[in-house]
Amino acid sequence: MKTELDAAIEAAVKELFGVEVKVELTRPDEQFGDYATNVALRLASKLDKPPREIAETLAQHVKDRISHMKEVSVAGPGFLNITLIDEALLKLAESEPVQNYKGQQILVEFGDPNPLKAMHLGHLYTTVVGDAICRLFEVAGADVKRLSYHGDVGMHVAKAVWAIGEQISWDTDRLQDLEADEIRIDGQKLTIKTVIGYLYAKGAQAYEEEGHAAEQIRAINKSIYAKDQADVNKIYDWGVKRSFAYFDLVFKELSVNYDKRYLESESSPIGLESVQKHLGKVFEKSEGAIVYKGEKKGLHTRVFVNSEGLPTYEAKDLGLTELKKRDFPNAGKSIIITATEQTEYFRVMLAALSEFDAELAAKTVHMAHGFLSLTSGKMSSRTGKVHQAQELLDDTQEAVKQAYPDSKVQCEVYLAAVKYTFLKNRIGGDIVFDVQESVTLEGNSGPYLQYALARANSILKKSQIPNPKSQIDSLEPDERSLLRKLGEYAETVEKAVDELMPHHIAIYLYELAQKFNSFYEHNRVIGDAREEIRLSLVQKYADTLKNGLETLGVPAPESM
RNA sequence: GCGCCUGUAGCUCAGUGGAUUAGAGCGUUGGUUUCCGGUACCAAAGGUCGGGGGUUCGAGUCCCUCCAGGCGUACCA
Repeated sequence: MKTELDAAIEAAVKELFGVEVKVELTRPDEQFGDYATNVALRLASKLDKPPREIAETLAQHVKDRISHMKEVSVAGPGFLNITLIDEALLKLAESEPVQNYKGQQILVEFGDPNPLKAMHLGHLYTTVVGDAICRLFEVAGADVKRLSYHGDVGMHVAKAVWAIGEQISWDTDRLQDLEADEIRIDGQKLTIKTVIGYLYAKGAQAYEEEGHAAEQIRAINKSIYAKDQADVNKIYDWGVKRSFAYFDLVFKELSVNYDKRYLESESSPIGLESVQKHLGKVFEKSEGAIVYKGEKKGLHTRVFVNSEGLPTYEAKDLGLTELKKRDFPNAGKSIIITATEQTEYFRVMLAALSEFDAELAAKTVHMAHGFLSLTSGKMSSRTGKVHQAQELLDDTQEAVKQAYPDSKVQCEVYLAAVKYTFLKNRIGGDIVFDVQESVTLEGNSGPYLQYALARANSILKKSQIPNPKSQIDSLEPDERSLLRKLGEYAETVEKAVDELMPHHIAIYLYELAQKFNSFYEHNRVIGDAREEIRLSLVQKYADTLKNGLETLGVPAPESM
């Protein structure tokens, strides 16, 4: 409906002044009205008339011709402030977001933890953000395919295999020891969720110290490719299997459902072939390696195939774009979500791709997000360097148990705490996670929203009126204010989809919940003379909040 | 050195080229309970929007420059 109003004002401008102008209504402070536009100011120089005069003319015209308008006033240098009739607010509150991606298939790659390595904070963040982006596309009508990509070969794998081997004295029957509920290594209490990450870190440290261990690790790396050592094969297979089993557990808990998983061992040969095929035209030899000279496009040179003839990450990623194209030839858009550190890298990779498959390169978009850190700043006790994802999840879960000891939905609450904290920030900047703040009901948190929903549900359950009808004649100020906020939902979702920024929805939901809590505090619903109308508002509010939380992937339980 | 990103209240963050007063939350100070879940609500204090120029009738927002921090910058992923 908002777009109809935009168009109506555009038409009015054209009729009055004979000028084509794009009008986008904005949401001003509530005291000024429901919508505002600065179109008169933008027209002033074009028409060579004072902006206030244009505004006055337009205001009168618009008020008379366009329905839904209760009041159109001119303010300041020439703003048009529009107050809608209550029926129009109701219509807005009932409107659905426009589906700009209807029928389009969209690929989104995100998450990407590597087997035989820890799943760390960054993986957790990128997984939640990536899933939220997917949900935005889905709300906009797209057929979304969630993809992940994992490094299943390479030195990191060898380091972990070495450390696991040492831990079990290369007796592969003892691998089952590492599947116990509680595993004690070096005085650390570990679980199947954290043991591989811990051992990887041990292997990585041993490798850095050079010496005998490093030699062995290099030998293991070769064996993994050659598959010529039974014990290495066994540990590798076990490690990959256990890693994915753990990742799947986390993804399931986060309600993230991937459609397809790609492995580096698959993309590697395809990428290599692709680079060799375009050698001389796109890529060139330099110092024994095959590189792409990004300087011709204002970028920098990157190695695609190293001097040993092995594909680097660049070539593998090139191979991955090809794999995705084979699997999903009709995809209209392919998005890759990673941390910002890879921004320049992707520019070069896509620049190279554009030279031999411009169409695919044009469809492929890299999206970068910032880094996630913890307020405590403490070093991880388990890896010594980076925090494993599981630590944040465990800590938050523990905090929820303490804060809500009697809740029957502790799992939903802790997931809301984690996800909402991630999603309320604009994607791109670094974010700081504070466990206590994420869990609290005092402030802008996931649990606050869940509580605000639970209170509304509680009212709805207690009322004797089964299907409250919305009679919107003569709303009281608090009622109107709530309805006005509800009417912003559809356009907020549209904006979030348009910019691929879920935080717009997160912030809106918080404002909505505040509006409701304030309404709740000052207005009785059950037993009041206005019960039916108020109940209908509460119902709309609960529906909107629930829908919004689900759009973000945040659980929305009935009660807490 | 070069490239990209970031810099808004003590802290964590929103902010669409315009309207007296740049907004939230936490923290601080002070209030509210014959009530549908008070884990809530109401209010106050707290800002030269990193500095300096410029464009404009108007800049947190656009341009230039400087400062500070982060990331990247050829064989890691």
